[in-house]
Amino acid sequence: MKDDEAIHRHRSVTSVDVARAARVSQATVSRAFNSPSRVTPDKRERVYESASELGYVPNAIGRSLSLQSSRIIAVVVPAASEYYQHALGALARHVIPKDYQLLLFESFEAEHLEVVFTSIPRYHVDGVIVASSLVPVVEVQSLVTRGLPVLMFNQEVDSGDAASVSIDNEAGMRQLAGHLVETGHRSVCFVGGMRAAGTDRARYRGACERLAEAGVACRYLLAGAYTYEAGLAAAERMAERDEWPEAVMAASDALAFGVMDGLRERGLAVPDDISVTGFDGLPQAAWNSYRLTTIEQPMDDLARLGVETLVDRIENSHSTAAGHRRLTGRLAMRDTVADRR
Amino acid sequence: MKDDEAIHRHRSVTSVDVARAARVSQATVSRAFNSPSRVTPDKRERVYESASELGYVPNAIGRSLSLQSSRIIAVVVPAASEYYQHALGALARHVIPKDYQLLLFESFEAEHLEVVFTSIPRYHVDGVIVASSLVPVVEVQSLVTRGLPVLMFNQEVDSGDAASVSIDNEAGMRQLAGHLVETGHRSVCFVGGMRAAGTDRARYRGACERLAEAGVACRYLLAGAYTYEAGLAAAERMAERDEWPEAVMAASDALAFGVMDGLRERGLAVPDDISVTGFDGLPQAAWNSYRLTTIEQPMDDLARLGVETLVDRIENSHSTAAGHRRLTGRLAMRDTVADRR
DNA sequence: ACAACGGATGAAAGCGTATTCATACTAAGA
DNA sequence: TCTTAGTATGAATACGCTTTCATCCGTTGT
Repeated sequence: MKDDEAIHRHRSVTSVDVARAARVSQATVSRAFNSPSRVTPDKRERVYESASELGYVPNAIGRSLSLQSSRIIAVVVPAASEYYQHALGALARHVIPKDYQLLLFESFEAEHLEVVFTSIPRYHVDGVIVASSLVPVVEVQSLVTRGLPVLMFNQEVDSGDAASVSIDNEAGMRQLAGHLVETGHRSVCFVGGMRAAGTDRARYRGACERLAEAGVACRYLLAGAYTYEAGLAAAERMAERDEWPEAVMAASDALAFGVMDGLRERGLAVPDDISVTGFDGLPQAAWNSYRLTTIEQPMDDLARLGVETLVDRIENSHSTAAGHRRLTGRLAMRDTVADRR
Repeated sequence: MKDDEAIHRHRSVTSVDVARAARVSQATVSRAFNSPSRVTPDKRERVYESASELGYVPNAIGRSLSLQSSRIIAVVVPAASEYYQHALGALARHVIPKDYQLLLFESFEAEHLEVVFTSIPRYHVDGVIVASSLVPVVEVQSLVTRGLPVLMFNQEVDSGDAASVSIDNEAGMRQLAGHLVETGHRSVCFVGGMRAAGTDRARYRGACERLAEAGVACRYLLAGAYTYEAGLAAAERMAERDEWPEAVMAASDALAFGVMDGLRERGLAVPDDISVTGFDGLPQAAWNSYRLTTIEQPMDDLARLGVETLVDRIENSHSTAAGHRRLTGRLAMRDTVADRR
């Protein structure tokens, strides 16, 4: 019984072991894997053979330490949010072909955020993606001054030297509002998620301005969160008012679903009695039970562009690429807006 | 202009820099942070002061190399799946207090999986969480033989030495089937997702057995995926048959939503014409538009237990803790099952 | 045939940290 | 006062890798 292996916490196979087995130097093993052309075919073969016999895999940690680069990107994301879950998935997919890995930092608690941001630099990640609507700019700035490439995902804030990728929230809401105006709506209630979120303000602004142009009133109702439950509660609060608006513009799809179900609960038909619009283009918006008219974020494009931008900044420190990219969302007209003309 | 700093790719502050500034040795700096009691208060203070002045944060990579442990856990997850997104969020939350980080490995493509599994050992993670229904056991086994603690999340397979946490899928479906039997349903169609998934088989078995006990027929319809669209398509396929079953048991909530909308599209009322059940307990199952009767997975408990089990195995190599934990789901009776007695 | 060159290779240094080892020192005990 | 135990500290080493540097080849050009 080889208790040496059985008891000890598995000392893993290193390039030195492979070198010994292949009767070459450790340096040659490294070269065989990283620049094969610099090693004669026979030795190269010997190295590969010994490596696979011993089950050698290069240790990324040693590699990182030596290269001063980990090929890891930190991503700060509130894992509870539907929208950001999709974003995370898209980012994860687009990071693969670039040969980076994502190190996850959950940002669900505001108090926890400081800890999160101070612990990111520890890992010597090559870059950071901040996909979270409530991140203190100062924290982000501290990363930037550390020389870390940072990408703000879904945030239009022009926070210093951080790159950003988002859709044009204001323009999106303008489109939606324009659609409501054109279909003859004369009163609108905007249901916001969180006042502090930059996206919320931009979206409200877009709605307000476009509606004002048409002389349509727009009141703001704060739901308090971007969740179904908050939307439901918002509908309840609306019910307490004197009269219903002709349309509800929710700041996000999740809110819109809640609002719709809340309205239906009270016997109101969408869109016959009240029109509802969302924002984001979650998969559920296309489901038959909702068929929500909304702005679809081109999530795949956003993720691709975001990853490209960040990777460019990482690998090309004197990158000339534009730091702030803003795509336009697509107005998905479905069945929650009636024609009231 | 300090172009030295401006041009060079930010060489980060190391413990040596702090040592120099505080006029102590590098070893003392390390001790000041890791075992403060072993350093005299005055020097300790000097170290802390210099550290914060210079903006020093310990480099986790150097630390990992030295300690032979990274405090990082790899998690393999299909980021596109609703269910696993929730699981990921729960895992992320429970890993924080244990002071580990999650390194994300996307598993959306089956062909890509081999690459994923061979690249995991590179990162010298302390453990691996496999949360994905379609992972080849052989790949997992290769990690285990490498001495890596592995946790299978939501998989009951007794694959060698890997720990596992899941709910009792068979028992859950039995409960659901029992509920249908008790409410007088005489014919059932089970809509499965993927035959290859272990959970699918267990759930089908649970349904079949319980229904057979009551002499109720149960046919299996393969949807092909665990998605809304697949559920929708399944409903379409059912419509092509001679007659409708009295109840549809979907293998997952996502499927159930699709099935429900597919049925409604054809003018059938749920549950009056056909009862529908789901499985998993996604948030949407509680939404007013569905109010789906389903088995709720105690996601938080699963994640907590999973993380505890894995961390125990990591930190306690001779852990005696049971490797396979199976919780029971909760039958959430909502409004998609009619009483046909 | 000899110098000059270029390619393959091994030795060694360095990446940042934790820890062992040796040493200087302090305090306690006789 | 002298020994002894114990503590604080710095020097040195190890972790696994990449890369520079130096060395030793074999080739080519004259």
